[in-house]
Amino acid sequence: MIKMDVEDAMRRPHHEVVLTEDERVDSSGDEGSCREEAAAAAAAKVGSQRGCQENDDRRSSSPQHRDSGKQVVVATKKERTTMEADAKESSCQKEQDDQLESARAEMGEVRKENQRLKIYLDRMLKDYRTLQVQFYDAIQQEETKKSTDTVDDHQGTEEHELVSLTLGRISSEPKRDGKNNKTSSQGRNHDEQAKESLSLGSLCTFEASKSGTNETLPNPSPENSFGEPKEEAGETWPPGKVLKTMRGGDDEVPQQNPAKKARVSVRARCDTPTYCNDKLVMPVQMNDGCQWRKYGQKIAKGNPCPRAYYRCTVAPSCPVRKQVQRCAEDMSILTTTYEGTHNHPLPISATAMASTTSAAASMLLSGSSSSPGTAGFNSSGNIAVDLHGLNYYLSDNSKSKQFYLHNSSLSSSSTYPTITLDLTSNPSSTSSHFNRFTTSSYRPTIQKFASTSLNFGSSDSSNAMPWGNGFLPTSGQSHNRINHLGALNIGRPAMDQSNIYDQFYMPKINDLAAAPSQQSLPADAIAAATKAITADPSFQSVLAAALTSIIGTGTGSSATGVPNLGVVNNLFPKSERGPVSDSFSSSPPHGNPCASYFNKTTSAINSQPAPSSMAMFVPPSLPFSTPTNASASPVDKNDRAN
DNA sequence: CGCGTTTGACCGGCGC
DNA sequence: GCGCCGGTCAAACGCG
Repeated sequence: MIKMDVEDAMRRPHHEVVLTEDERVDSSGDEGSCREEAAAAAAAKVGSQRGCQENDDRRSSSPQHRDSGKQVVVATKKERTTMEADAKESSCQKEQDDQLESARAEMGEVRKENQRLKIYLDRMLKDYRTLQVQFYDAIQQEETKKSTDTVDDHQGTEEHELVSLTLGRISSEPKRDGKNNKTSSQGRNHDEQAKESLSLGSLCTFEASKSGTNETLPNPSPENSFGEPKEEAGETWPPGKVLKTMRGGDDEVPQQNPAKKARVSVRARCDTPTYCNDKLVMPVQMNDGCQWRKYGQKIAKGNPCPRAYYRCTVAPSCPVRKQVQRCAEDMSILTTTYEGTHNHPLPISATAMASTTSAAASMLLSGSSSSPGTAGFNSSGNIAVDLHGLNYYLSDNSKSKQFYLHNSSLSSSSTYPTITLDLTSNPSSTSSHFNRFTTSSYRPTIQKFASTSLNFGSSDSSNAMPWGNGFLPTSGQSHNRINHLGALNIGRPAMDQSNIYDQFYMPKINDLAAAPSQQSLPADAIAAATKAITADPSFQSVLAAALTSIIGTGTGSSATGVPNLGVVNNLFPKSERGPVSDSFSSSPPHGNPCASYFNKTTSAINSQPAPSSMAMFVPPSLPFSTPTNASASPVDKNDRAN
């Protein structure tokens, strides 16, 4: 309103004043009626009430009065009054004019200012782009130079550092890098290829998170705080055909070299499908909060267990795939490999896993780029983080993210850089102290790419589950406190309560609180850990993600940190809760505990009341996964020759 | 009947 | 060039 009034006033000729109805009446009345008094009063009124506004009619009426030969005295008085009013009006008009002028001037100034700012902004953007291009050019040149000069130089710490920088950067020109990598990769050794791929993967990750965030992925879910979505890098999993189809349908991020994508492999124990109250309980690994659809199954070479292929069905265009397979050496170990980046919002229950894998991948990427060949690592840049008891095996070399690696990165023969999160128990990793540097399990003959292993395993097979460790005090106290933990018996329904399924331990908060640092770490270890954590954002991320996955995203946790069963329920879609299948038993059918043998498992967790002393709990987002809607083809039945 | 799984076929990459 | 192998497709099938 005010604005309109002002603008209207500006548009209006200064002499044009709108009168109120009463004023008009008064003015018109002056004409010919000789009501001088009324006219004078009207003039006075207008002058006083409307300030400086002028009334032409009224003005013109005054002369009329003078010309009409009225009494001189009266005329003089009136004339005086009129003149005073006129003077008043003119001064007020001037004021108004000034105000309008000043307002106009101000508006003009503002407009000019806006123009200037726009220009500045444009300039800044231009400069930014220019610098960005120059920066990438420089890096590209540097990388090309090094790759050609030092083909066999694995020890090039500087190079790694450089790559590391590359990894961390946000690229607006991934294509360029990809191109470069592609063209320069020939003739290089595996390490270099790995590094290359890592770089690629990093870029992919960025791109993925970027696209995901901006487009469909709002999922900046917590996990996205790590950047993204789940299984990071290499958002374009499917090479070949799928690639084609995906390209056709969705506006996927431009394909990088499809052969070089990071994968995150999660190893966890999952001995058997379990029962609860006559219902099958989906094995922990079966659930990572996402929805998956099985699209294939194959017998992979060297492993009698079939490998099941799943794709994320949360969003039709989601490129994320995962493979689930039993470990040949130990059928109780289930390996889930994620690849790709979700381009959609994830359920809260899935964010932790996503964060974990994403962070792990990031760690892999950055880790691989850090000084391979230095003491404590292998050239592959393996990373080992034993979250069990927050045991991070850090290298003294703060630059590196190398920690002890207990066993192995198991990615075999993969053409992808793979990071392995080992959630299985591992006797060899029982050490609750730092400073254990071991040679990596890197097996160059097997792996094309560096593999990274994050050992989340517990030192004791009986308390292998990571979430048990997650309730640790953050001060670095150790957590092998199964003895203090409430145990959770999720599976094994009919199984005797005394025989608690070792994978479902959950600490009792009270116990944890009451028994603080029984296995406190050495101060130097803590210092080392702190140092490493603070020095390495990637590690921070992976740690945070891991803890998140362990503790939960908060939604499902009570104030005490005990996950809410409601969340658990959410983890198991209705479709997953079906009747008990004959295919399942407490032991793998026909001795073939492979990939999909627990398909169609059901979740009885929902209905299973938690024991008073033992929380019935499944981590909100277990880092294990198998399709939530995993099909359950008994392996014996499904195994098919390739 | 719809949806998800199963599974034989197919494709492409890689090594010999 | 051939065969192996991993990965995917898609028709058939089964279940609710």
